[in-house]
Amino acid sequence: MRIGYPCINNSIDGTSNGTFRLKSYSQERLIEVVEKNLEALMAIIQFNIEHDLLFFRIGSSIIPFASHPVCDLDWSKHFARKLTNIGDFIKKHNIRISMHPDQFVVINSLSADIVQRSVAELEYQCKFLNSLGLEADAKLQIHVGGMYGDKQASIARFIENYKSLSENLKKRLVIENDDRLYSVQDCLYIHEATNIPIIFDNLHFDCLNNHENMLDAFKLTASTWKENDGIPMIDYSTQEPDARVGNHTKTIDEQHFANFLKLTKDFDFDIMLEIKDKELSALKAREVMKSLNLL
DNA sequence: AGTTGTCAAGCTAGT
DNA sequence: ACTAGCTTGACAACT
Repeated sequence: MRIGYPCINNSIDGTSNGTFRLKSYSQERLIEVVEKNLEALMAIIQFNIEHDLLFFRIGSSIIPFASHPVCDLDWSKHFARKLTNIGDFIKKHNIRISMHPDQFVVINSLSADIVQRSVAELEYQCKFLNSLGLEADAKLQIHVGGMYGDKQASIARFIENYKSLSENLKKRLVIENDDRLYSVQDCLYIHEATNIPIIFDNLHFDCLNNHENMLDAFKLTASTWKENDGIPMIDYSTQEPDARVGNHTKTIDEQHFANFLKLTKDFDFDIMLEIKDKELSALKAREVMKSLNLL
């Protein structure tokens, strides 16, 4: 079981999410920003190893504009050595990696254009993980997409469009239950038709479910991960008190986390903490695990 | 140095 | 009709 956090580390200097405005695009600018992003990514991985945080989500803008027509750089070639070095470092320390294409990636969209751009974005992120030399256990997690007033038709469209994706992409793509539209049950239905693994998100489950027991839902999603996929990943968070439903908490609720671990103790999986204070909560989470003798 | 409007991209629900 | 929220700030122009 590995503990991780998404995209941002506030303890190190620099960021791996640097970008710039489309208006100011130039190949030189892109190279300059990617250079810094990769340097920061290496520093984050280093920090994570030192603190035994062995799961990390890389931000979508690690290569800004990579799926935009304006991008005229063969970045995987240009940065080949650096990417290989980072990937080797990741593999050497058995670090799990994921990426989470953002809300603009909708592969069940009614617009063929949006689907096409979504696939281009997925292909870029997939290529990034490939360029690091990571195996199929490094995943790209997305939501099912929009509902457009007809859930059955939208699920059918997801399944259809999924089938036409490259094998390369299918190897990495996983879906996550969301908090308003597509529940674990909906994801399981899609899994039946596609074999796509499901990331369980406990907070989303609390927001949207089919009145099934949480542990049962968790078990069902865990069983969708096959040998090649690695052990299941989950997203873990809790509701921010007194905030709108679905808001992620600012810092980890250690009692809730301890209870969650006790409940799921018979399973091996990697936990992504979707919590606003990032690595700080990840470090607290490790302390909780220690106190439960899980480390 | 600090503040603020804006940034490639979609969709839904709440106001 | 508009906007917050989503995994989440960062850029760039202004004071």
